[in-house]
Amino acid sequence: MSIMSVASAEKMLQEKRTFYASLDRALADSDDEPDPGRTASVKALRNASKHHPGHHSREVSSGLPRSASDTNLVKEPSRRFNDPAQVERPETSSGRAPPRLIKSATITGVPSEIVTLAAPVTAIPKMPKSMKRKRDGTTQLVPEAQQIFKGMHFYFFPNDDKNPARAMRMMKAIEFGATWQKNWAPIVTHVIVDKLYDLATLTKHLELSNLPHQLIVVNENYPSDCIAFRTIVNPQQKRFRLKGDVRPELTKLGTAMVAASSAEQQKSLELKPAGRSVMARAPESPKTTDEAASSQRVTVTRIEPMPPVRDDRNDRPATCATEPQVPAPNIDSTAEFDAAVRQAKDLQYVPLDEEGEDASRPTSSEGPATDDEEEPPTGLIPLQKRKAKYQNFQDKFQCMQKHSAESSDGPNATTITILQQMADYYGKTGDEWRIRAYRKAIGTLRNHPVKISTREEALALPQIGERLACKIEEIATTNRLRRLDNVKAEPNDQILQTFMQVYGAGLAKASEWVAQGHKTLDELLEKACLSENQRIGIDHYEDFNSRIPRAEVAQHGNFVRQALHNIDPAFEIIVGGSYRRGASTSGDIDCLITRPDTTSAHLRAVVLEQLIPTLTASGFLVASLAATHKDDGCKWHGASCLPGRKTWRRIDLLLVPSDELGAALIYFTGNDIFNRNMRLLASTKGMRLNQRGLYKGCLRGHGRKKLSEGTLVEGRDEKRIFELSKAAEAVLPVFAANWHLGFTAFGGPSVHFQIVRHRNLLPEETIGINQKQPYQELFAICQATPGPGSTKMLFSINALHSGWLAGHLAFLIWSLPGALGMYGLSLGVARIDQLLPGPVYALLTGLNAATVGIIALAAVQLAEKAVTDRLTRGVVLVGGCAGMLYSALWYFPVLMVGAGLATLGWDFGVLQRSGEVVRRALGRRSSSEPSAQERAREVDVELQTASGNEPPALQAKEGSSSNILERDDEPRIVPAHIQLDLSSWQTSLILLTLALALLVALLVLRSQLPHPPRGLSIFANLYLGGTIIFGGGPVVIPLLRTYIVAEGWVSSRDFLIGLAVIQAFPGPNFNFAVYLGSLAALGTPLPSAVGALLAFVGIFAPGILISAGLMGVWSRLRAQRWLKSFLRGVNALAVGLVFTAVYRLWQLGYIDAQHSVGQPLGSDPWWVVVTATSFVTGRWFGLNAAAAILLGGVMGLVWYGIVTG
DNA sequence: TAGCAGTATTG
DNA sequence: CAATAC
DNA sequence: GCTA
Ligand SMILES: O=c1ccn([C@H]2C[C@H](O)[C@@H](COP(=O)(O)OP(=O)(O)OP(=O)(O)O)O2)c(=O)[nH]1
Ligand SMILES: [Mg+2]
Repeated sequence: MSIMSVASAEKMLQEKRTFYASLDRALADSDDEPDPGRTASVKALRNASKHHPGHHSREVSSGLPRSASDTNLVKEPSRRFNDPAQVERPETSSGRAPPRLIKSATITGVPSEIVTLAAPVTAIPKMPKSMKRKRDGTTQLVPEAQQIFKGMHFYFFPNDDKNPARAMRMMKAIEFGATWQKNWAPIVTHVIVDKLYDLATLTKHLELSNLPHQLIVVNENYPSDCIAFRTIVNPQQKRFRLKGDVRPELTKLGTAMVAASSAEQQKSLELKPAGRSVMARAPESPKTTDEAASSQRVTVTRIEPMPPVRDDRNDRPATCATEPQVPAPNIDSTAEFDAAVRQAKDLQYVPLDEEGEDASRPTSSEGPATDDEEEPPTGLIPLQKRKAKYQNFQDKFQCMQKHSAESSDGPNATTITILQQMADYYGKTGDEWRIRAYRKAIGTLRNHPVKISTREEALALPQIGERLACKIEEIATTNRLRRLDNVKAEPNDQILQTFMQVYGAGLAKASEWVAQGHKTLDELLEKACLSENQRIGIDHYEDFNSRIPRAEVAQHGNFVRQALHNIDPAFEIIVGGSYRRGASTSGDIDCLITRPDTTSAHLRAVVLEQLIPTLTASGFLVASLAATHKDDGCKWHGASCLPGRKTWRRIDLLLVPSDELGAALIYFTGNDIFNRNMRLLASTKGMRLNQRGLYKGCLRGHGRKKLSEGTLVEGRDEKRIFELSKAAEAVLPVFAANWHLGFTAFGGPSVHFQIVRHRNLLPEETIGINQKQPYQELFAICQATPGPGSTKMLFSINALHSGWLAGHLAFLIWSLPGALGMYGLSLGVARIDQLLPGPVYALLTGLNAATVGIIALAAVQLAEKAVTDRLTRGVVLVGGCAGMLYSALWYFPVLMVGAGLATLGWDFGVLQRSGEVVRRALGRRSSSEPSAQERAREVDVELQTASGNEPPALQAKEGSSSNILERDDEPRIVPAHIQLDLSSWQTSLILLTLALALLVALLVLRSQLPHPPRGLSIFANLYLGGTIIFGGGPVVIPLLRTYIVAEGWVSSRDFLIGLAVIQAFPGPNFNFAVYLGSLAALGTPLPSAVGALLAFVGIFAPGILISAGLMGVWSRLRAQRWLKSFLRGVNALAVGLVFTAVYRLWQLGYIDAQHSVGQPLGSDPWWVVVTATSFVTGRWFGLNAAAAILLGGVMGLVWYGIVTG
C-alpha cells in the first residue's frame, strides 16, 4: 500500500517532468525549430559570431540584442518574407493571444508593404538629453525576424518622449517593429500607458467614451516583456492591465482563442509566454560576455580572506532563521521583533559541515554559496554595489549550480539560486516591487526545512503566491526556468549592468547610455554627458566597486576620528554600516558623528566648516559627492583616500544630534532591508520610524502622515530604576512597556527596544561589533526552550553582559515583585476563604470572563501566526481536544513529545517523498523495518491526495517571526566578549544534564515515596511544568491547573481568583505558580512561604537551566533540521493547549457565593457578553490585555449593581 | 486594487 | 520633479 | 509579485 503511494507519487513527478519536457518541445516547435535543429543552429551561430565581430558591435550599439541579427543569419530564411502586418489583426484578440497564434496569423498576414502604406512611418522619439543616435539619426531596426511588433502601431500615453524611460520604451518598441503613432488614429493597435495613469484618464484624453474593442490597452510592462521574451505575450495578463481597468477580461471571441492557444501555459505554470526557446539566441552570448567583461573593467579583486576569528566561525555558522514559533504571551511582539532582528542579522548560513567548511569558506570556489555580498563564489569579485546586490555571479555556471548549491545550503537551494537570477533580471528592468516579492519568497524558501517541489506545497508558504509557486514547481522538476533562460544572455544586459554600477547612474541613466550605443566606460567618459558625480563614479569605478577590507575601514574611521578629536575631543564617531554589522568587507565607510548634548546645528558647523576642510586639505578627503547645504541637513558623502594609498573609498558622514543617536544608529547600522522592515513594522503599529526617532500617531490616509509625535525613543529614566547592566536598563523597560501594551503588542516596544539598546548599549561596546547577532540568537534560544520567554531573555542578556550574578539579579528584580504580590494575594485568599462579599465575586467573575476572552484571543492569534500548515493545524486540533478530554500529570509531556515526533516523522516523510537526498537512508530503513517510517510516509501521501491540492508545506508562515530577513548572510565578526560563549560546551552539558537529572530524580523520588511530602510534590510538579511549557503565558494555565488543582491542592475557585489577578500583574505569568504554591502548602506542615518559594524555583529553574545550558551549544543545534521539526510539533501542541485553557476557564469561570466550584460562564449571558467584549476589543479595537481585563472587572461590578439593585 | 520605508541631495 | 543614493 |  505504502509502496503504491510512493510509486504513485513518483509517477506524478515523472509526469510532471515529461509535461515540462513536452512544453519545451511545444515551444520549440512554435519556433519552427525542432530540437536538433536548434542545437545545430546554435553551433552555427557561434561560429558566425566569431567571424563577424564587427557586425556585432554595431548591432549592440543600436540598443538591441545582437542576438537578433545573429539569429537571423541562421534562422530559416523563410522568416524573411512572412511579415506580420497585422493592421487589422483579426480578432483583436490576436494581440492577446500567445505567440503561436500570432505567428500563424503572421504568416497569412498582409505583406508588410501594405502596413507601411497604411501606417505612416513611425515618429521617432527623441532621446533624452544627450542621447543621440549614433548612426544617421535613424533608429536601427532589429532584423525582421525579430521584429515582434511588426505591424503594430503604438500610441503611448502620455504620448511624448519627455520621460526618458518612456522614450526608451518607445525606441525599443520601434526597433522591434512597432510604429509610434504621434497622433491618435484608428490605425493604432496598442495603447501603451504609463503606470501612473488609469483607464479613465486615458479615455478622457482620447475623448472616446469607450475604446474600440479590438484596441489593446496595456501598461508599460507590456512592450518590455514582449521584448524580453522575444514574442508577443498575452496582453490580458494582469500585470499589463492599467489602473482602473475593469473591463472584462476578454471579448467572447478572444476568449476562445486565448483559451485554446494558451491552454498549455495556463495549465502548466502559467508561464508567461515563454517566448522563443533560449537557444535561438544563445549564440551571441559568448561574444557578449567577453565583450562585456572587457568593457566592464571589472576589477577582479581578490577578497581578503580577512580571517576573522576562527572560533567565531564555528560558532555562528548559522542560524536557522526560522525558529519554531513559540507561543509567548507577547505574541506579536516577540515574533515580530524576532523577525526584524533576524532579518537584519544574518541567519542562516548553514554549512553542512561547519568546521570543514569554514576553513575554506571565504573563497570556496565551488560554492555559489547562493549568497551575496561578501561571498563571491570564486575569488573574483565582480564589482557590485548595493543596487546590484542580489545579483548572482553564476549566470554562466548554471549547470553547476545544481550540485554545488544543493549541497551547500538548504533543501531548496537550487530553487533559490534560480529564483535569485529571476529576481536579478527583474532587478534591472522590471519593477522594484516584483523584486521585493522575489526576495521575500526566497527568504521563506531558504528557511524552509524541506524541499518544495510542487506548486501546492509552495503555495502554502507565505510570500509565495500562484505565480511563484508555478515557477518553483517548474524549477524543482526541471531544474531550470524557461523564462530565465530566455532572459539570460541578453547582451546589453552586461553593459547595462556595468553602467548601473557607476556611482550616480541608475537604471535610467544606464539605459540611456546603452541606448546611445555606448559600450564601455571609457566611451562614456569621452562621449556621454555626465554629471559631476557620474564622472567621478566612472573615474573611480573600480575603486568604488571594490569591497573594503575591514581593517581599512577601521583606518578610515580612525583617521576621521583623530581629525575630529583635534577639533573637539568631545565628538564621537561610530563607524556604522556593514562594518558595524561585523562584515569582513564593506562597500563604503559609514561614519556617524555625534557629540553628547549637541544640536545638529553645532555639529554641522563644526563638521562642514572645520572637519571637512581639514581633511580635504590633508588629502584624505578627495571628493565630495553630496553635501548638505540646507539647515536641516546632516550628511556628507564623498570619497576618501588613506595617505600613501591610491584607491579612493566611498565615505559617508552622518551628523547626529545626541537625542537622535538611538534612531540614527538603527538606521545607519542597517542593512537596508532590516531598516525597511523595522519601518514597515512601525507603520503597521501606527508609528513612523526614521533616522531621527520613532513617532507615533502617524496617520496614513492615502499616502501621508499627519501627527508626528514626540520621540518615544530615548532611554530615559529607566536607568535609575536599575543599576544593573546597561542591558538591563535597556531591556527591562521594554518588557515593562510590553506588559502595558498587553500581550498582543510588542511591535511598538520592539522598536523601542531596538532604539534603547542601541543608545545605551552600543556606544560603549566599542565600535565595529555586531551586537544584534547575539541577541538574535538569544531570542532564538529563549523561544526554543521551555519556560517564560521574556524572563529567560532578560536573564540571558544580563548574564551575557555582566555575568551570571547579574543575570540572576535581573531575573529577581524582574519577577520578584510580581511573585511577592502573588504570594501576598495567596495569603489573602487563604484567609478569606468562603467569605467573600458579593461584589468581589462579581468582580472576579468579570475578570475571569474577560481573561477568557483575552486568552481566546491569544489562542487565535497564536494559531494564526504560529501555525500555518496542515500538519501543525492538525496538531493544534489534536492538542486542544486531547487537553480537554483528559488531563494528567504524565499526559502533557507525552502529548508534547508525541507532537514533536509527529512533525518529525512528517518532515521525514516529505523529505523522503520529494527529495532524492534522503531517499537512500530511509529506503534502507524501510526495507528492514517497514513499520514506523513507512507508515508515516504512507499517511502523508494519502493525506496529500485526499486533501487534493494542499499538501504539507511545512512550517509555513513562520509568522512574522522568522522570515523577515530575506537577505542576510554577511559573515560576521563578533567580538569574543559578546558572543554566546557564556558557557562552554562543557558547562552547557553540565547544566543540561543537571536540568534533566533533576527532573528525573524528582519524578522518581516522588513516585517512589509512598507519601511524598507536599513540598516535594509541589516542586516536582512545577518543575515538570516548567520543563514542558513552551511559550509561557497562556500555555501555563492549563498545565498549572492540572498540576495543582487536579491534585486537589488548591480549589478551583482560588485558582480562578489568582488567574484573574495575575493577568493584571506585572512580571511573568509564571508568577502564578507562586500563588498556587503558597496555597498548595496550606493545610500541610509546610509553611506557605516555603511552598511559594518551591513553586517559584520549580517553575523557573528548568527554563533558565536549559536556556543557559543551550547557549553554549546552540549554534550547533540550531542547524539541525530535526530539532526544528520537532519543536514545531511541540509548539503547535502548546497552542492547542491554549484552546483547552479557554474551554476549562469558561467552564469554571463563574464564581459566586453559592457554589464552591466555578460555574460555566455561559450560565449567565452577561459573562458571555464580557468575554466577547474583551475578545473583540482586544482583537479589533486595539485594547490591550490589561485594560480589557480591567474592563471585564468593571463590567462585573456593573452587573452586580444591576442584579442586586 | 493599493500598498510595499523614509529621507536627502542633485540637476 | 525624477533620479540616485543612504 | 504578494498581501490584504
Ligand atoms: O536603501 C537604504 C540603504 C541604506 N540604508 C542604511 C542601512 C545601511 O546599513 C546604511 C549604510 O548604507 P550602505 O549603502 O553603506 O550599506 P551597508 O549596509 O553599509 O553595506 P555596504 O556599505 O557594505 O555596502 O544606510 C537604508 O536605510 N536604506
Ligand atoms: Mg556601508
